[in-house]
Amino acid sequence: MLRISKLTDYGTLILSQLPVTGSGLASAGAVSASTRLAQPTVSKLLKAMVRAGLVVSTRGATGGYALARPPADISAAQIIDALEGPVAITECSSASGACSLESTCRVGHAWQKINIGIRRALADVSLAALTTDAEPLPQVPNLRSSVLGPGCRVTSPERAR
Amino acid sequence: MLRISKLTDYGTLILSQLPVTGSGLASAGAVSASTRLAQPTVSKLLKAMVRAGLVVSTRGATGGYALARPPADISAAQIIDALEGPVAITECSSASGACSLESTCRVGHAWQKINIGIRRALADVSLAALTTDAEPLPQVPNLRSSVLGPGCRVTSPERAR
DNA sequence: GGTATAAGGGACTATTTTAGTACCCTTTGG
DNA sequence: CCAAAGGGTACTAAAATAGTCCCTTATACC
Repeated sequence: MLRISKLTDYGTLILSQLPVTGSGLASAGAVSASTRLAQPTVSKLLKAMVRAGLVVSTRGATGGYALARPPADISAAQIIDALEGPVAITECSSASGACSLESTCRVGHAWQKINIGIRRALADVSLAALTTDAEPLPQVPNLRSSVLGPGCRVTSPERAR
Repeated sequence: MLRISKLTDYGTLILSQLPVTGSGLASAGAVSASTRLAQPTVSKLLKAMVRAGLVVSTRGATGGYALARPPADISAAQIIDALEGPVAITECSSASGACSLESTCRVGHAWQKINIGIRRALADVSLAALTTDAEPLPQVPNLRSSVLGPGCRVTSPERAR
């Protein structure tokens, strides 16, 4: 229903737990602990975000991950691009010319306008804005599904290893 | 990758083929023929859009479908709502209070801002805008996949029955 | 140097969602 | 009363997502 995948949601959560370059490193295991996501999943996502340039990594015994730049300089669009590939609201909207011959494509064509609008909206929201809640919620960590209301499926379930 | 489903794309195509109320009816079979979508699929989508109030139907031997109102008064958001349920960019963004207790939800919360922006963008685009191409493409119907370039998967394939 | 720890990369499996089909019922014009 | 058309539901198949595992490479510390 026009939603981002769970992995992208997890990715944002992970990013929110990372230090910025220079101020230390967090290992995949540490991130896994603080997010309560399974470590293989955390590793997978961190790898992808390193490849996309959002995160920097250091290998070896005391290695780990850090944000490549401050949260204000990372946009929602970049996160989605890193984890889901480029936004394209219809299958055709990433391609260009060849479809002009296909009559039914006249419709798909128009979705591109919407696509551009959505991309702009996503580019305007930074990681900092995503993680800083206007209304700071009462912090009651370590409660789980028992307290979640119906219709509110947990955004980061999967089992805490 | 943050895209609408194929069915929604088909739905838009189908809507573009329907007469407005008062100016006649089109049967599911006729729409199937003009869109080259399989009839069961067309029927399924039309039923859903009737339920959502976008389309009106007449039963019986000479029955059929028509748009409930002019294309300018049908928005992209309404089409998506009818065929995919309400837009909710994360699983939690359709729920409200209960998640406040879940610490990890702090992030998901923020996607709602994006969600609102996207919804607004979708509400601002009408079916008329979606189907009227600014640059009228050379109309060469009945050509199929042979002429489509790579990377441009047809938006309404499925077989012509 | 050897070993423990941590990231890198790829392949594989399972699950969930989406797409497509089929069946049977109700309505209605000729 | 029968043929054509919509209404509803349930089922099947295919594809995309999510999650796991295994092995390789790099680095710190003993």
